[in-house]
Amino acid sequence: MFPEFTDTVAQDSPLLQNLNPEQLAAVTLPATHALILAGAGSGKTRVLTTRIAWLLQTGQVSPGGILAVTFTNKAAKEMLTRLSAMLPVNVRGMWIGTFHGLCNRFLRAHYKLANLPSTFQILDTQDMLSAIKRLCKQFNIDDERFPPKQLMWFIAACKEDGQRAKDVQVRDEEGRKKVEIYALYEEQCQREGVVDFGELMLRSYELLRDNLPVREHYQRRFRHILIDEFQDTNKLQYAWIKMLAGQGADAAQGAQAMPGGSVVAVGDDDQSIYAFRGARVGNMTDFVCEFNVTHQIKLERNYRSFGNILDSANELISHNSKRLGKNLSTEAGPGEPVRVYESTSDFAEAQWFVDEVKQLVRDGMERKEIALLYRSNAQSRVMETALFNAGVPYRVYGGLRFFERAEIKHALAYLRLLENPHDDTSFMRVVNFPPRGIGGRSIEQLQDVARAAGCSLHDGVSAVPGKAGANLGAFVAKLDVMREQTAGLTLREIIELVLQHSGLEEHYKLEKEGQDRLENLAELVNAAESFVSQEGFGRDAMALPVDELGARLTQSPASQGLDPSASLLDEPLPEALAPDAETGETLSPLAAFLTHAALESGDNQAQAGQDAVQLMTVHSSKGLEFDCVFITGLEDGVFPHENSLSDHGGIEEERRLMYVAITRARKRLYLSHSQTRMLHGQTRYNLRSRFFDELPESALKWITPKNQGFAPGLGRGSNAWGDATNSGAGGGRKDWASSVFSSKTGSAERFASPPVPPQKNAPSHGLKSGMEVFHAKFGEGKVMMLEGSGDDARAQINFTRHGVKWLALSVAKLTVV
DNA sequence: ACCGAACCAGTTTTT
DNA sequence: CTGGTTCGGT
Repeated sequence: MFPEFTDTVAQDSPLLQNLNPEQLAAVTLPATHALILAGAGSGKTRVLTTRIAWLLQTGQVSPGGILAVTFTNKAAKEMLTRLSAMLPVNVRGMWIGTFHGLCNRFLRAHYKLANLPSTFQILDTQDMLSAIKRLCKQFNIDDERFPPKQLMWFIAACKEDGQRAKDVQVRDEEGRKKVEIYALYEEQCQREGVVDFGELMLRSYELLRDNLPVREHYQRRFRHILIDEFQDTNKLQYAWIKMLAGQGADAAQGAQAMPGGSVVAVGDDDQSIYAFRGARVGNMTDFVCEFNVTHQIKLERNYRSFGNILDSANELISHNSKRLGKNLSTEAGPGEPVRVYESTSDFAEAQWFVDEVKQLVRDGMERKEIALLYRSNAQSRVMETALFNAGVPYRVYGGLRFFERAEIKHALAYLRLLENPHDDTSFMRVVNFPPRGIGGRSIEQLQDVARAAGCSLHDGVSAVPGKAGANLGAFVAKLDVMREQTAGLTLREIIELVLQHSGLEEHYKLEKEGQDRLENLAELVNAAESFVSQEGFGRDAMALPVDELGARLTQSPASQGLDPSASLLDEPLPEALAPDAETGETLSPLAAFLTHAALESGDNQAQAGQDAVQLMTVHSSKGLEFDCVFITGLEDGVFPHENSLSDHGGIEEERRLMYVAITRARKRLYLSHSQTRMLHGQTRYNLRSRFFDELPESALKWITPKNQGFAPGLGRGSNAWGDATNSGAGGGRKDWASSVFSSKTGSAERFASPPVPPQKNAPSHGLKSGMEVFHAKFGEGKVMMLEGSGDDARAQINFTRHGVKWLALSVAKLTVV
């Protein structure tokens, strides 16, 4: 197959040089099922890509026999890039991509069998939500009782669990109603020819499950299945893999299943941080059992971080109970200690951060090698302000991505309508944008008509009478004209024409603030242009060679008990499956681009190239690494997040999150927490994160003295509110402090921890009883009593509006009036 | 149709 | 406090 390589002896291959023994073992595993536990920074991606290259190079498999799945486009792209650098072989025929990308390819290839139109469009989260809102309005669903967002989560969760509406167990009336809406939503999507992300997966899974020839074909074809970030797979994704690997229904029933390919799952249970969106770490142990995994390899050598950083990570994660067990090690030496800083306020924390960054930059560190990590996006604000005021370039990850911007979505909606006029979501989005006199009244009329006729909005237009009908008719006519005019044009020309004729361009030109949006629209044209020019790459990866399926199709007898209409015999080779087939048909560039836009939401910021400090949530830092990392806001309630404290396993996931954060750092790591923090317009008094107690003291260096300014007398369990919790402060509002301390996890033992001796150099608070003071939350009050000294000091204060409270003076911010 | 006021929610996120 | 959404008045 690859003559130039056939002589190469596997073990001598340059590919295998510089691999450590475990990596080498993983790369050269025999064709069996295997689980690779790959710790952070252990060269996971390298192992994965090298294995693929090795398999190909040694002629064990042809490109068409490879299936490699990732979660993100970035990871998939990385794999392709590295692979093509390793092997002078094109990636044609290999299935390397994201779960959703591959499912999309699969469904495009078998759209008829999947009961989809060839032009089916993909709904992103926004689209899905608006589709549900539309549905709710149409069926008069009480959106107080059934908020569209919740319905969306419900439906997505059902699909992630592989459940159709009919499969969902209903317990109560509310559940019954939700399932009913789920079913209606399904119907609507089917009618409109659209699929959401979950549907891409579920539909693919069902097609494999229900269609024997198709299943057997793919089982036979994919000799080597490799899965990245296996700990993040959900139930459905795991089932999908089982099906492809021939370990699904057939195997369970003991039937003569086509022996499937080898499955190599790569993952790290300690980095499982997506349980909240359906990921099941349990898939790892299930995999070992259900696939009879005999080969397990741990990659524990870390090539990223120094010893103190790894020790911290190891020690922290050892506090988790449910682990497969793994310890990172390095030969790099201990390196610098992990620096810990405590500030009095979030503003002070930000200021400290900025000063520290400036110093680091002066010392020669590149700004892009400095990352600021936080638990939630809201925390970025103070930091941004401080960086901005100091004139330090920075870049924030997260937020709106390119293809999610309103003007881009508008343009895409027009383009989608050219492809599929029945896409009501897109229709609704632009029917009156730019404004063309079609108001709510007209839309309602149209919706009624369309519902009565059971047709799409597009087809219902002709039945709307009067002026409304005329306006709508004009809109549809415009779409139809554009469709005709764009026939045969290049993608670039199509988009340019649509931008003009839809009136979008004109609209934003006239708008005061429209300049940015115009630029984005121009950027859309660029994106399309570069998509087309890269298409060779994309197309190769996308296209399947006409392979044995073609041959099998001609033999595949209709006698297999299939519905004749579903028979592969009657199925013309779908274009994506046979791009070079005699039909000469391929997915149109426009359709391909729309798919691309839906599946890859694009980068978020343009400032990418600049040497800027990187700001992001811990979640989005996964997979990245930096010389220097700051983890900020390390306070109980912030990180670990308050919402995680109550639910089962929540704290363990938070701990894994912290583990991920720590292991991002190569050389230097800072941890910081603040006594007070502004949140939701109120100052909150937070305790230092419990995670500090789980780090090895020997690896840490406290820049600010440990315990200082931290209600030390009462130990970590000190309630910063004094006894505010008991005196019913907070009124009707949900009181964070009480919610934390009344929960089981706010352990009583922490309250009871013995007092430590007062600090020697404790600052005096300068309060005397009788003084009038002011508190950010409780307002004005009078000091009644004082107790303890130094950081242990507490004051009893009679607040005018909130009554008598005890406050820990080291934490509570009081001003003498 | 458009704008301002009132209102409300407010972890983490990829596809 | 803030941003996003909805509602109601012109």
